[in-house]
Amino acid sequence: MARTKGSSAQATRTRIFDAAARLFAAHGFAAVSMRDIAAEVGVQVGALYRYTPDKDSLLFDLVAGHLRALMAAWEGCDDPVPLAGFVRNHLNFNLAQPAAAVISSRELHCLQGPHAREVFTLRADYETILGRILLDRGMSPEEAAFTTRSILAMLNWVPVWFRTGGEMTAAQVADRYVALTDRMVPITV
Amino acid sequence: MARTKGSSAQATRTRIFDAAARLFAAHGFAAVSMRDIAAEVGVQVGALYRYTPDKDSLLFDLVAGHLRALMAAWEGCDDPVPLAGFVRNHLNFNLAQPAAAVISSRELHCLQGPHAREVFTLRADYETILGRILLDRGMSPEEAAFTTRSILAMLNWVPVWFRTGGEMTAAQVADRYVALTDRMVPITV
DNA sequence: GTCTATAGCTGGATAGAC
DNA sequence: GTCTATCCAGCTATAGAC
Repeated sequence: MARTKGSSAQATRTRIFDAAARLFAAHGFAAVSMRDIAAEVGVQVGALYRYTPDKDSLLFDLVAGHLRALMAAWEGCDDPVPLAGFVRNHLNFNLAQPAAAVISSRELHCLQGPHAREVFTLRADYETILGRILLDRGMSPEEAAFTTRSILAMLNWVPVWFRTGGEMTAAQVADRYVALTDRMVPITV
Repeated sequence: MARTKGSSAQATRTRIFDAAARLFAAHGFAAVSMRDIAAEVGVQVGALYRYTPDKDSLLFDLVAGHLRALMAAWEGCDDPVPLAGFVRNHLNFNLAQPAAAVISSRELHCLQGPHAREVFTLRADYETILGRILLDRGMSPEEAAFTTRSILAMLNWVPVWFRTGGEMTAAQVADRYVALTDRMVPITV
């Protein structure tokens, strides 16, 4: 029960990163100012720099953290049908944190230098996971390459339009996409 | 052969809008300054305002013009298989002008007010065209709704990764997507 | 750990010469 | 029709009080 100060700082950090993710997703990274983020959290601008060295790192930490967590969730997945498991994991994870999901697919190009390289490597690793699954179903390497990109583009668009409390639940959406991707990737082996 | 002045202005206008499209696609609307655009064209900032009242209108004219031209191209399409014709028209048109295609799908959220409303209406109209095609193949309205969004998300991602002169030609890419979307939308009527 | 205040810069847009 | 020069609002990031 010690470290109340530390836990308070941790809570502030979470509020800052959550607010930044929401604002970046809604208006785009470049259109959001540090003042906007501070106002959303309810602190003054200077306070933000206790939690991030600069604005770029804020975006990088959000995106890299999201991608790493997404891959960790996949590691713990044990669906007997790999493609179905992948689709379900991707949608369940991303629909639970739509803001981070949106910026991880749409604001990547705002990163530069080492930050950009690291994130593009993470995304390539994740794409490779899906690519392997397609190859294991008997797809040719050429077809697997562009089908992988297509499936991810499709799945990454879902957090943009999906609304919690709308016509479909996240689980229903996932079921639909399992069926759709199953038709996209016929098993030939 | 009169109006050399006018035709010169028209050429400048084209260069400005092309440069803006390229830069917006590469770095995002908010990250590109009017100075950047002027430098890319080879004029000074003040000159840009002879061709657009402000930066927002520049983006709006690019996006709205692109969407209207895309729909006009579809009107002139006469493929016996509507879904195949739609996919081919969409890819042929967008891969011929990838910069405009990218901003028409990724920078829409930078528009506001009447500009945003008009563009979202155009996009909704375009989605409706594809939705009808899916319904005509016997898909249920619920399934057609999210399959429409999925197919467009998939197709709109292509100009992001496609490179002219790469492994596949635009026509080959279109063929692949015709086959893929055909599997996604089984004919049941 | 959060505040206020500010340095230093870059942005969109305009005015007026040519 | 394009230039130069400029206004001023807004930005990131930092310094130092509390």
